[in-house]
Amino acid sequence: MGRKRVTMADVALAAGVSPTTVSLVLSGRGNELRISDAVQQRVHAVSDEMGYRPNIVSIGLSKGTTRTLGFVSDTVATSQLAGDLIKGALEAAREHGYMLFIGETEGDAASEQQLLDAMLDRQVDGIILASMFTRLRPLPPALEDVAAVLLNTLPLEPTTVPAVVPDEYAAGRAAARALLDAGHRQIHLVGAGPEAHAVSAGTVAGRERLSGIRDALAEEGLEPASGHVIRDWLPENGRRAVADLLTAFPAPGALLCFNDRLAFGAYQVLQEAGLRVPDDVSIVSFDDAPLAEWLEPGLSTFAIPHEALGRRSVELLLELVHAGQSGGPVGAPPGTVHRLDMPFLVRGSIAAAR
Amino acid sequence: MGRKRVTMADVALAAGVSPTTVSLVLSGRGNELRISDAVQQRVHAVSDEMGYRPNIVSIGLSKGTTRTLGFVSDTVATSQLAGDLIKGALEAAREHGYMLFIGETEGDAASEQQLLDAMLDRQVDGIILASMFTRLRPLPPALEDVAAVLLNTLPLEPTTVPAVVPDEYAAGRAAARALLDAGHRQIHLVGAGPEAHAVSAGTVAGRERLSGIRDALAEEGLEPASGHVIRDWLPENGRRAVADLLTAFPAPGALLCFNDRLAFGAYQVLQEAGLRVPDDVSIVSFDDAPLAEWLEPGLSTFAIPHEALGRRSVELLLELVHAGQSGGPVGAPPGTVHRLDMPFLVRGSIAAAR
DNA sequence: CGGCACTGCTAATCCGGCTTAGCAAGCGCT
DNA sequence: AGCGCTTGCTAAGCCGGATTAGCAGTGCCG
Repeated sequence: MGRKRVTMADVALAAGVSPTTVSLVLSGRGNELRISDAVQQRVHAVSDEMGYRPNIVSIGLSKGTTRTLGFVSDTVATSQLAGDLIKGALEAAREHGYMLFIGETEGDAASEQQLLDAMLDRQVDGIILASMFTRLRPLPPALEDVAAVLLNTLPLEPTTVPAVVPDEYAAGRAAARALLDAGHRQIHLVGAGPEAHAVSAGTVAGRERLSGIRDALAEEGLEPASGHVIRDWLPENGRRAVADLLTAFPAPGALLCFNDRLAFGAYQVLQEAGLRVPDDVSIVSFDDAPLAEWLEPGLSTFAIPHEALGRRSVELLLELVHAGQSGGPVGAPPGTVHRLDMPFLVRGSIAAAR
Repeated sequence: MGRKRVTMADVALAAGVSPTTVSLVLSGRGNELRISDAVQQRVHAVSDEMGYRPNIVSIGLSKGTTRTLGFVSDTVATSQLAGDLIKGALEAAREHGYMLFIGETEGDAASEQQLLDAMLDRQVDGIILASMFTRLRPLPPALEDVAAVLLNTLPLEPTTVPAVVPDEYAAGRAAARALLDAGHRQIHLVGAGPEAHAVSAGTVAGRERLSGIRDALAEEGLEPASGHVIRDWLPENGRRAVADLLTAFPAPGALLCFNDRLAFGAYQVLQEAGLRVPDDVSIVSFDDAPLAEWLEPGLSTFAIPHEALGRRSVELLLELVHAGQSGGPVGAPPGTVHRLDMPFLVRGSIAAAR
């Protein structure tokens, strides 16, 4: 510990040339600036032998770019579902030679400001502002001076900052479609509905899923057979809702649960009531929590494409960064909302209607 | 986007003093270097008004310290359980004014080397090398030149680098103790055992849990009633193991599962077999996955203290960093292994033996 | 045989802050 | 008047690399 790093000056000394020459050779401008092949080879050899690595901090100081991005989320890093969000971002960043600062605000505006400042102080090239669950939020003013992308978040007011979100509406449509295709006509919602906009406040995902579901049903001239607005989508609330449902509809043919934890609660209550999945009750859900795979039978669910979301947000951000540095063009117009497909994982929880 | 940052020179110009003076005043050395109160106040006022923030990159260049740490893991960021590991690290870092680079190696040595280099190139002050599950590993040579801490990982050979791990042995003892105290004498192991060292290779946690369990039983003159070595601790394997168990022991009084996913499999099979938790079968487990809380009845389990592990590793690392910078002393001797308590979360899965 | 272009390399400057040495003005003392 | 001390501030150099202007040496040409 504490052994000194090899600097360009060290290499220059060992190779018997000036630091300028080393810089030119290693940056590939040797031919352009007419450094002889002999010297170029010597510099490369000495540099490799000494294990020279350029100090990115120094480059950051003079060029103003650090090959570093900031990833600020409310609680995304700690969420059960969303580790893959970071994983996708991390991978995409590394593929482009960038590193990621990660920060969590816990939803606190002061923390957020502090975190953004800390990242800006470290000269990050761009910032991803992420949320654990899709939501609307105002854009912090600190983001005006830097390339930025919203992840799993939509801006409260129109802005030039692009956003990346899952396509919840399409998933809602497809979920209803899957049950309709299996011949179900009586579809009960667990978590929201049955009327339009009957969703607990603040959940963009719920609203869009419901909207997609209702539109798909409407195309067949149908309405949801029933629905329950639930504030927190937890197993115990799913249990309660489905228990209630069974008193009114002792044999519901199909359940559309607004997430996997609710579906888990449904499984528990159905099993206790002697109803079998999928023979008696078909179930479709959203999120693809790990749980979904562990249930018996496996739960068919629309996955939030966390890894793809993280990856895409980094790629968009890097596009912005490079465009900003070179003055070049950006692919999509400013403020574009990118909606990513939610893959349908078909497991054993759907059967044909009887 | 692109508005220029305020530099110290800007502040100096606006305040009508030299950059040196601004530096002295803002670093608190104004009195020491005899800057008049009037000038000091003016500098502070102008600096605040202009929203000046020092460029940490620049400081990093001259002082060699960036107030930044690296967090390199195999797959910890994406693991279901271990988001809290990062959360604890993130919080502790922020409390000390440090930021964290996060990187994932996916267990690949080349990726790891690349990631460590990328962090070292960015002049991190220290590095945490973490693992998703407790394991033994050799120390990469790149860590010799920098302050480092192992997290959830033990060095293969003696080293000066400290490590932070959960105290699995103590948890194993306490788990057995909890069942013994409830009067159980026939304790079946799901996931390992019954003999000493009967654990699938490479899992330090399993070995230490088993060791603690066997020691606690031995103190009462007991041995595990049965055991199953299981390679992957997944629900389906838990189901299979407990189904097998029930053919040999139709009424097992107590199950000690080596993690919560195995316990989940046990719940499923027991319920199908008409056995009730905890009235017919008591269950204790390890990990405190979110699942444990959602089961009916709730699963009593020993939590991996992820947040505390992350937090402690950062605190240890900062101790090393500061000791290295000031030449000062470190709390614990080099190479100390810090074992953190695994809290016992008592839910509804234990009843008195009949 | 002087002027010019070309070759091959280096000195100097900058990025933004920290650090150390040192300068000018004012004052008291002998 | 001359010396030294204190007060209040600044110039200059450094960290490690990128960039640009420019400097010797050589060969060619008129």
